[in-house]
Amino acid sequence: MILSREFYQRPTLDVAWDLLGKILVHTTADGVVAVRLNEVEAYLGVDDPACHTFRGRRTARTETMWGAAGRAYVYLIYGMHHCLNVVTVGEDVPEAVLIRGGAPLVGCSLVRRRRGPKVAQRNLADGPGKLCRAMAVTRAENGLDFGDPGSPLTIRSDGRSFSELEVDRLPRIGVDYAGEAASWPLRLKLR
DNA sequence: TCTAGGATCGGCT
DNA sequence: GCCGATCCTAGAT
Repeated sequence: MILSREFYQRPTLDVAWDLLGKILVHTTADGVVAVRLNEVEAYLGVDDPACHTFRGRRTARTETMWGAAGRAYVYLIYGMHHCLNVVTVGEDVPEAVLIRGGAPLVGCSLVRRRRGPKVAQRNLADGPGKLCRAMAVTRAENGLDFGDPGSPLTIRSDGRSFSELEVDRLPRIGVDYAGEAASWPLRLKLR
């Protein structure tokens, strides 16, 4: 079943935890791709030096983060890769969960076409940029509503759940500029 | 306007 | 392990 808007209207770390094992689905003109999420990172808003909205930064880029929970926040990084986030909590609380990786379940041939023939199976969507490429997520998808059952971009549950024993809590990647916050264990990874 | 640098990836050593 | 690609964003001037 599709996760409702209310799912996202909760503390960011709770949402991040519960996103593990869920299924991200993107429907485009080329077809449907679904991946099971196995790695996410929490970004905790105005008090988190690693977050785009640290100290209340509000710009054209980060506007989606300031809006309703359950929207897709997509941005371009290093001039060539996209990163997909899920906005959490609610209006004026600019927090989000970065989707770092997943394993393709549906549309594997389409994923292979998008990612290239030489890429190993396990590397098809095991990074934020790779996942966006595999699922054809770009800034065109910024602001899409995960909570709308009619949305091309949804997250679903197939009833599976995971215990704490199967989840590693790790430091976030690529945020060394954030000082002490770089070591906060906000990266969650399914074993 | 100008400029430094980035929530990454893939190829090369 | 190192490094270049590539361009947008944010902050400074």
